[in-house]
Amino acid sequence: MATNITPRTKDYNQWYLDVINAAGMADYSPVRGCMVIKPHGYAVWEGLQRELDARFKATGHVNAYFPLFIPMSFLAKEAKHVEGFAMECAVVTHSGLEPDGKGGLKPKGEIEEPLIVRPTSETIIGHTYAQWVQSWRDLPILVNQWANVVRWEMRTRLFLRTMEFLWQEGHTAHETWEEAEAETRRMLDVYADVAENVLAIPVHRGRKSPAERFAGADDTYCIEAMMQDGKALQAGTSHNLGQNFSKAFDIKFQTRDQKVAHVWTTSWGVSTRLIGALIMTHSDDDGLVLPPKVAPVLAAIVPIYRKDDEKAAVLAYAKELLARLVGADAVARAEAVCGGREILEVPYGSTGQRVVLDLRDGLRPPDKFFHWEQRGVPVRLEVGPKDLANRAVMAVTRTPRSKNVVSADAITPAWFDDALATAQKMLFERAVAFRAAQTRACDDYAAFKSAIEEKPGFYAMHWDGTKETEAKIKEETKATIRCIPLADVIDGADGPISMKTPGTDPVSGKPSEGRVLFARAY
RNA sequence: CGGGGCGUAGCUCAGCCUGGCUAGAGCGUCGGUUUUGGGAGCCGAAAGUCGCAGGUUCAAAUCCUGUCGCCCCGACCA
Repeated sequence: MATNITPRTKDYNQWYLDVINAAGMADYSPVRGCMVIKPHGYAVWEGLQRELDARFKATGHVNAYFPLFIPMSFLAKEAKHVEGFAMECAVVTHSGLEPDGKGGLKPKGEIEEPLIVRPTSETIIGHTYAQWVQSWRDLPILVNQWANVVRWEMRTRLFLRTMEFLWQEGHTAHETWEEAEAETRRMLDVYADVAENVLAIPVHRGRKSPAERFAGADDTYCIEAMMQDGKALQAGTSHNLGQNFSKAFDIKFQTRDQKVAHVWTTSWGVSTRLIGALIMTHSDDDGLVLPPKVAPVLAAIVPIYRKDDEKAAVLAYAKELLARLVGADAVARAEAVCGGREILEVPYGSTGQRVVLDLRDGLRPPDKFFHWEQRGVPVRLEVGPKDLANRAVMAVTRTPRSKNVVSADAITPAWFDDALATAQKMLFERAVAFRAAQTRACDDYAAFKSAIEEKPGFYAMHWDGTKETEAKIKEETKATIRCIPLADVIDGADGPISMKTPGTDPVSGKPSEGRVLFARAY
């Protein structure tokens, strides 16, 4: 039906880009690998921020802000960290500009110590925490920051991998390893909660193999999601950094028993990449599909009329329906704010999400239907003369796809909330079922090689725990260990798969403690 | 960073191979008109430094060199 969106089966990558474009989520920028996040895309991010931030606060964290620029020397202090990030750092070497004599400009003064633009903030925060921490009474430190970071990527993709992206990074410091480990796991659970209950994206909680670990971490936990093309996507990570950074930055404290010790730190982050995950999990060939909890526009009311007398009556009726959902006061306030704008936007509840009345004159009803549909609006109310005559309305839901005539009296916040809750639930259940259908146990390496090609998805295989085997599989199949799941059992296409039962690595023939999830990944 | 493809109106593209009138089409936009329950019809109008910079030539969207950006594959990737 949509003429501006390439079907998934024809070209999945193009479909992804088309959906973003049709939904007005983002634009390319003049700078390679960077993007402009448009209002509709940013509103989704704001929804995510709202949900995440509330959970961070509820688990005792506070927000702060650390600098964009980091002295180059800081990065060198933690060996693994510099190894992992050196190649993707943007480096500031000059200050000021001067004419280049050819009508353009060139950098002017070279600065003494080059600055790097943060690719992540462990180092500068480590430096700061060393000053903040004196005694065990100063611990724990539970700080989060909302920020942008820059990583000089070779190949970029809107939302999934851009050179600059928005994220939050939590950085905590603790007295003991146990506390740091508990924090790492607690925030992993927060991420899984938001992914599943807000974004309706089912995720596997697990640990990364040593090869996939964060540069500088003792242990990296992650949530892994499955996209509609069968590729896995790392949706969030939580790291137990041990004492690596506290030793590098000398974050010491006086312990309860009068000794001096290094603190134990953690860090954890999710980024605008989650928006990419959201798009690729739920959207279809008709455009964006958003779970109601983060949909910036929850419902669009589209009036249908021919003549002026009809128009006046239909619009009055449409506003009455709008008021039934959001309240007459809210409509009046919105009209005052919107002024002459053709789309009347009224807040629904306190989340910043909105119900809109599409008053645009230039577009005919079908154009408006497509417009809101492609932007992932969960509910649409079509209101025309027939409905007015019957005191009814055509209620159209994106998930499930349905069109029903509903009486005007039935249009209530309770009805609306129910429709939204149904969509939220269905999206999650559908994604859970899809993921299970893409998940299989495999005990034969030759079979795995062809299966990963023909039926991309998660493959639960035994692994001997060595990096040699992992590297061989990656080399030969492009599949990597996405995670070592925490769960004992996960659902697969052929029923539950026991992950913790010992077995044999199909590649090396060596014994394995349990299964791990392999997949090709974004 | 290596290989391939692309860059011409807001969008999608034709024209380039084989240089030559005033650079075209469809969609969209604007005005008018009839329309309006899943992407309407007719009439008229506006809109492009041909990505950018050099070079060759009497003449460059077209040929050459460089450069920037986008897409795909590879390498790389918390």
